[in-house]
Amino acid sequence: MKTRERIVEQSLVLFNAEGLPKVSTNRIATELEISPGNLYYHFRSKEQIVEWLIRRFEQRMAPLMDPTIAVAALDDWWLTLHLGLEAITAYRFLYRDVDFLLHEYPRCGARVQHQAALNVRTAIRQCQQLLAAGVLRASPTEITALARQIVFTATCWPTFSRLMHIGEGSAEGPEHAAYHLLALMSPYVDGASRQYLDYLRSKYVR
Amino acid sequence: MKTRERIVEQSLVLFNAEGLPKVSTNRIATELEISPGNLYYHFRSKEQIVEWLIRRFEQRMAPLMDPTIAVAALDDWWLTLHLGLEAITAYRFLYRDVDFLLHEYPRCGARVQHQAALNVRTAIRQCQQLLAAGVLRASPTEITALARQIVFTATCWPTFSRLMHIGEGSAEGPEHAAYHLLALMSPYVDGASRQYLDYLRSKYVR
DNA sequence: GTCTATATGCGGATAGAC
DNA sequence: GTCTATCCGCATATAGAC
Repeated sequence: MKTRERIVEQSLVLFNAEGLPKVSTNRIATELEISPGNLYYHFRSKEQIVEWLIRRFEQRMAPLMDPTIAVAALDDWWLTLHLGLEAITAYRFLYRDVDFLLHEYPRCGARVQHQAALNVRTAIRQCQQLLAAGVLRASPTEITALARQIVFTATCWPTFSRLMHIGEGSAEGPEHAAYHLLALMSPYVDGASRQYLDYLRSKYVR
Repeated sequence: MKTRERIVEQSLVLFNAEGLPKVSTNRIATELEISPGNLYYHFRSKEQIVEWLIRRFEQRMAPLMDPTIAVAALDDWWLTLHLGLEAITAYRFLYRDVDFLLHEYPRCGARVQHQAALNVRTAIRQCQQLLAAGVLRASPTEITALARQIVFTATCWPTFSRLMHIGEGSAEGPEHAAYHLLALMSPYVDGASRQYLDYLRSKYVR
């Protein structure tokens, strides 16, 4: 593997594990057993590493945002949502120190903001499709609020999870967020779909 | 006003406005037109300022956590919740950079964690009381999930709000969180109580 | 491409005069 | 109580040899 790729990969691991502000460029270099100067040969700045990671994140999210993909049943909805949740988990450092990212790396911050906006729009569209399919029962305002809450939970739950429990590992996986995402959706669904939702939820019980 | 008090007050303003990590002790001193040395005469460390602020926050939250206070109607519930929301807003810097607080000032982090745990327990108890009063219709698991989501929203929504919209002012007030808190509760309430909830919610429409 | 050495700046914190 | 001056350490980033 090329040094450049190794830097990106190792940065992602460290950023996710300890947070973007806590991981210095020196630290990344040391961990890879290369010199700081070498790292700066491949990347002009720390921000550039982050930009590269954001690019990869965007590429992973893009197919999930595709408006031509139809969501006709809870199954489709959950699959897409779960893939999104996994992507967010894989790049969770982006949502871990939102303020830092927004103020320290404005370019990166703007792109993450843009991605979040896309997520909300996608969530709204999917809910509307589920409404049209008769799976969901909700008013337009309820749908908007629900979609926002879904994205809110998908992106910010790990932070809350860290606040609730000291155990570091608890906030790593997408399971907690998944559970509460299903809980959010649950009241607006009934009949057979509701049973399917409850079944899904039972798989995430702690 | 004594210098010590001025330091605490100014720190709160700056922390809320720009975030705990971004505001240096030198900055606080400059803003107050005192010397850094003077600041360190009154507080041994930056952490001690934060600890003092947390103490004030805890004192403000304590009466709302009192288990002897009965919540018999949505009115009571909303009043308590709204007071809590205002307290959290007044000390929002505590939840703005959770990771930083947790890792940089472990003592402070532990106290905020403890407060969050209290909040959840209180939320659960209140929901159970509303259930007993016939205002709420929900299963035990739903109540636990709902209570968690309430605290999650009350504490983390401002972060998400900042992520969604560049306009700085949008995340300052408790209105957005209030709106979504009511939206969370809404599906589990019906009849006259539901109408009251919708009425409350209409007051927070953007 | 990779290294060593270093510039530069900032933040937290202390010493000692007044 | 308040000031000036300063120490220390760390983080980003660069210069120039190999």
